[in-house]
Amino acid sequence: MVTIASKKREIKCPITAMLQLIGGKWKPVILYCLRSEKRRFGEISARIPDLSRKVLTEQLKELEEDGLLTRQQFNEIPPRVEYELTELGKSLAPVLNEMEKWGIENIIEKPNKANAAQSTD
Amino acid sequence: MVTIASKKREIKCPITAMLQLIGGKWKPVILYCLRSEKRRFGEISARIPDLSRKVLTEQLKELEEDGLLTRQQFNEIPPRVEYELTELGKSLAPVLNEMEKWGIENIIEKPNKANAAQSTD
DNA sequence: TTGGCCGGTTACTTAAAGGTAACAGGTTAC
DNA sequence: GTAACCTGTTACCTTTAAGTAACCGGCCAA
Repeated sequence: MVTIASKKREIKCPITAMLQLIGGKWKPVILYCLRSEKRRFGEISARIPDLSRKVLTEQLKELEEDGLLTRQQFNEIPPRVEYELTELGKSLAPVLNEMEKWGIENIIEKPNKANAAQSTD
Repeated sequence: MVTIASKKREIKCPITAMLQLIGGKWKPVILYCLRSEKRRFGEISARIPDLSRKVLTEQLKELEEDGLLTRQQFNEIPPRVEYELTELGKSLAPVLNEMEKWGIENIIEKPNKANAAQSTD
């Protein structure tokens, strides 16, 4: 996967630019999951059950490379790893909040379905 | 392609829900392009040069099926087709505005900040 | 001796997205 | 009579994302 660093200079559209960082099926969900607290790998995985551990590992690595979160590894047995948003990652909060709001108002609550919103938080 | 209509009832996370609608490489850019005015097919294409006409057609069709924009075809020679956001599409404005803002502040204007660790200075 | 704990990695496969190039159609301009 | 105009469509191919399943280390409890 190409991180933003190698592409940055080619980008002119701010939307395209930001999609380089948080595009993909899972990244916004992962960031949303971490928005208020640091979490362990297994915690994130449990909160996003449809996301395989392999893909989660990949996405976390890319997010770390792009400076959106930090990975802290504790050399314990069994191992423990914590992921936490950086300041840059936290600065995405308004975007994620608007996304959440829109999703709730226009999809979760509106459609024919009594579908209780279950957040990843 | 699966439109949101067929998936809506399975979705619990608002972020996931909204990614069903505007996920993908180009949809946010297209919506951003249409945010303030209706545009012709060729206009959109010209404004997003890296997006092929084939993919643009596909994405526009999906966005129309999901109720985010309308397609108005004029039976003229040569043909003219105009795309315009619906109210639902316009309601995405806050999301797109935050994305634009973030992209400008954190990538366009600060090209070396996101990966400061790799910087040599 | 086996299996669970946790956070992965590896190898393989499938599904989805996206790209290129050629062509269509009806009228007008050359 | 041919090319351009505009908005596609079609056929075909490549790239990327994502999914599955098995396995790893190192310690501990049964």
